[in-house]
Amino acid sequence: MATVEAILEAAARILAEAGWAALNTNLIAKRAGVSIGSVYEYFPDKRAIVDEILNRHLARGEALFRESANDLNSGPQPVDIVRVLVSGFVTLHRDDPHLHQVLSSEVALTLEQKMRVAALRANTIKRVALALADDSDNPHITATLLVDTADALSHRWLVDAAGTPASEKIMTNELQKMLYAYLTCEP
Amino acid sequence: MATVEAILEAAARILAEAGWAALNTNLIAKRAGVSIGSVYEYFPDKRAIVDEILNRHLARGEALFRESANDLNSGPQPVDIVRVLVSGFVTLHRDDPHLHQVLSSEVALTLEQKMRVAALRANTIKRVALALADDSDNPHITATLLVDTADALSHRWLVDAAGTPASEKIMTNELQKMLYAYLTCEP
DNA sequence: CCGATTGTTGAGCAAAAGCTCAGATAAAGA
DNA sequence: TCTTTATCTGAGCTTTTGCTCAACAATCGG
Repeated sequence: MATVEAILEAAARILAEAGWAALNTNLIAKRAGVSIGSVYEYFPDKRAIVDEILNRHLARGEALFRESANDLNSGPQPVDIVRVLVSGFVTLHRDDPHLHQVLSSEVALTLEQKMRVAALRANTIKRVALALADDSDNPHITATLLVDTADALSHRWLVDAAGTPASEKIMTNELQKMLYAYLTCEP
Repeated sequence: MATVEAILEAAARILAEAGWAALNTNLIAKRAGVSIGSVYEYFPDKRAIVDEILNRHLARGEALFRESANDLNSGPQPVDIVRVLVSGFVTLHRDDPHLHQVLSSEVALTLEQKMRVAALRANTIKRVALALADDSDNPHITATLLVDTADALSHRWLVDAAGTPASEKIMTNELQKMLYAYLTCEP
């Protein structure tokens, strides 16, 4: 339904531009070009609108995970693992960074949403650990470090520090160097 | 003044236990054991209470930076740099993780507060880059990666994933191994 | 003991924001 | 065209909550 999409789009834009504190249902209706009554025709309450935005974000992450998992099928080398991981998280965080920033720093997740994020992280780690089985004597710990680092740093450079786009390429390249060194170098 | 401390403590506990959405001035007054009037005797508005909590957090970070900076004075080896960095961020994130979690994921910072965080990060990177001058051909980029990684990962394991304390030692040790490998290994 | 200053109280005001509902409008079918 | 069903409208109700202020202690110098 076009009305539903307009409402979600308006809410997402308000969040991205002005933050959670500025999000109210009357403003959402005005920006969406519908009346407040229509908003409550399709969403039971204000939180449900934000939940739908969050759910779509999570769904994109889950879809990207499934795609990237295929790239790790045919006995990948460390350099492949690192490349797939970093490019995956970079892709994820490049999509609407302002909205992503507000969602992750101002909006409190429900328990269910937290569990969904945790499950996605656990699956990613498990998949990477499997690919690492031959290269590490403790694949799960190694994979945890790789995944959390790729996630956190791509988040920091693409989402938090949205004002320095010039360094994106340099930093992601350096990130790959670090992860590769961790995987291949013996002390 | 004891009243001010009681108000700040009450507000911090509400934030840590129930989150930003549950924080209202009447509840703060009740938990602090004072009347709502006294709250407004010492703070101009609700936001000022949260600001004071945030300012104290930032001040602790800045103090820790000054202390740790001394440990990097006498021509430190890579292993020392990594140890000082990781233990510093771990110390910072171990202090009241629940409160820290809410502050970083639910409370929107003012522009001034964002700038203060950015300045602290920039100073830390600059200090580490100085210590790295002999070990890297691009100290600033290398330092950025070290600092952001140590910060983000200690945050993730001590603050976000507060439910898995058993792995703290293992993961911080592994983090040090990764940063050390990045600093010392040639591809 | 007295006045003055400082600190405390909590009922209640005012603004903000989530949400409702009776009626208007449009679409579909007979 | 008429009826019915589905959708939309927005004034305003209700609740929440940040905040005020007139009255009330408590402390203290003289």
